[in-house]
Amino acid sequence: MATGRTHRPATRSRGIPEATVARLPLYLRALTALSERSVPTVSSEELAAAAGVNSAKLRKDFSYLGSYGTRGVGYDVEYLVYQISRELGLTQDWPVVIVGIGNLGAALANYGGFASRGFRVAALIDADPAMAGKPVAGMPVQHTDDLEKIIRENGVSIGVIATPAGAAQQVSERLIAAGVTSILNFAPTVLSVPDGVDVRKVDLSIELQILAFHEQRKAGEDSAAAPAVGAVTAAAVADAAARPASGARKPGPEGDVPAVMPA
Amino acid sequence: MATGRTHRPATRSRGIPEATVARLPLYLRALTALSERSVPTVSSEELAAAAGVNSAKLRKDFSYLGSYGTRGVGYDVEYLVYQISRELGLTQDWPVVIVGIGNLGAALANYGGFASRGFRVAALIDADPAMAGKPVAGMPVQHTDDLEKIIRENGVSIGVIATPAGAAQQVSERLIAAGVTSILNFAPTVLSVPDGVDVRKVDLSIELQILAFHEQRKAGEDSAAAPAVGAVTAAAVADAAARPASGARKPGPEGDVPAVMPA
DNA sequence: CAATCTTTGTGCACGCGTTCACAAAGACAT
DNA sequence: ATGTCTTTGTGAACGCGTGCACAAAGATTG
Repeated sequence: MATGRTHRPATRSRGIPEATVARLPLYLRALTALSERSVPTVSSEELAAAAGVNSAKLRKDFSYLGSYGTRGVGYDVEYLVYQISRELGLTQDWPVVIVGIGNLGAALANYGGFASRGFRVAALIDADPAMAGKPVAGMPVQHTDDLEKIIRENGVSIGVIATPAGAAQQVSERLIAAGVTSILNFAPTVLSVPDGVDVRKVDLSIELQILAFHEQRKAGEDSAAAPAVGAVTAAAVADAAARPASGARKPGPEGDVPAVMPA
Repeated sequence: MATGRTHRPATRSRGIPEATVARLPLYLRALTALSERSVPTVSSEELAAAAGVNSAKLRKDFSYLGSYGTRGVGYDVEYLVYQISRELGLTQDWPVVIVGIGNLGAALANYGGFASRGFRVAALIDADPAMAGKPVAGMPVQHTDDLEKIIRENGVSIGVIATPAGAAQQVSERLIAAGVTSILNFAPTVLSVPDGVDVRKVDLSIELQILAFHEQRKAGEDSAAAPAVGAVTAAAVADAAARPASGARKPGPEGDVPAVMPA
């Protein structure tokens, strides 16, 4: 997947491991699909396949919630949907504000997935006075000046930051000061927040770079072994040439450590 | 953070742990910022603070790349920027296609972070004939019919899927058949792909649900201890009431297992 | 050149997460 | 009722990632 984990070790919430919590939404989605098809029960094997995980892992995950299955049969779909929803806190309504209504912010505002599960976009906020009042996703954009008022009046505890990197830290501070305790950050910056505030980061650039790393590795192996199939990019050969104009490369180690791979 | 990991165990690429790879882009960003301020060297302590990680972890991460530091001094910024860039495969050019030019796809096309580090948007592809030819981010949208041709002619190995959930699996299959081996998936679906293909997932809905879980936990603790500060949402009290109309709750366990927390 | 000081690189221990493999539990057939 | 068959729930082993703490390395000063 592609969401960066910028998570404090987190106090192992009532014994439910963080890794399990991260998978619950996945199970919930698969279960909802089954529910819509009126499937009454599923085995751990089937559900695991639908969610793309190991069945043993799934069973262990569910065991943290309690014993909701029936041996020899499987899990009751409707019941499990409810239990997971409750565990995740989706039986209540979560008002959310989106700060930074640029391309991304607007896309998020229009995203259907928000409204689907207990989340409600309570307000769109932007620092640009020209944006104020302009409707985005059928909702008027409000100015940053009113941020605190909006947060308080709507009882917002989850904020989404889609501003440029430079503004993110300051926005987060204002959100937190106004009462927000969970932040989903799309800006490419490390936010520093006080204890008790959860931050999750989504960083497109980082995800691509991780893919590039594996891609390079694959290309390297290919060129070393069989000639690559289909479309292959330049490969790691011309890397010394591609070296950035680093001018004088400081005192540091001078030999080009080839430790890596003969290439 | 907010990027879901949908990663195969991955063959522990030449001994560089996956967790380390995921942090390298973070270090690179911090180093680039230092480089722009013409800072010649940094200590692991300073850099770790900038990247939001533990300094021991950072040193261990760098040790996988080689010994690029100087004891008593720190790391040479320019040199390290180059080494990490090379390790991540950013010294070469990565053409990328974005499939699905809706709100999100368009936002991604406009996102500056793409072009910044070796990534180049080679084409925008959409299934809607009405979109064809329409310029988005200064580039004409092309029709899905030409997907294979585009991939091959541009030597694309990384694809970004921003389609509705229903189309994602099929799009991924076409991308892969045409030669793509890395996919960044924004659609809320589990993609099943053959071995050798890397998939990373970005799922807004999941990230929000994880935040909601922690938020609920915090609210529960607050209401049990001190009255919550500032804006607090309804809390877990009215959850039996909020129960979905599950009709007949099947055979399963009937008692409302209160195992959770008295509330 | 010796002493001191700073900072890296890493051995080691610990804890979390994953997976295997199986006993226990229940459904179902006879 | 008894036996068989399916599937859950979990004990135990393993491996990865993290963080501590320190020795080694080099800079710097006198």
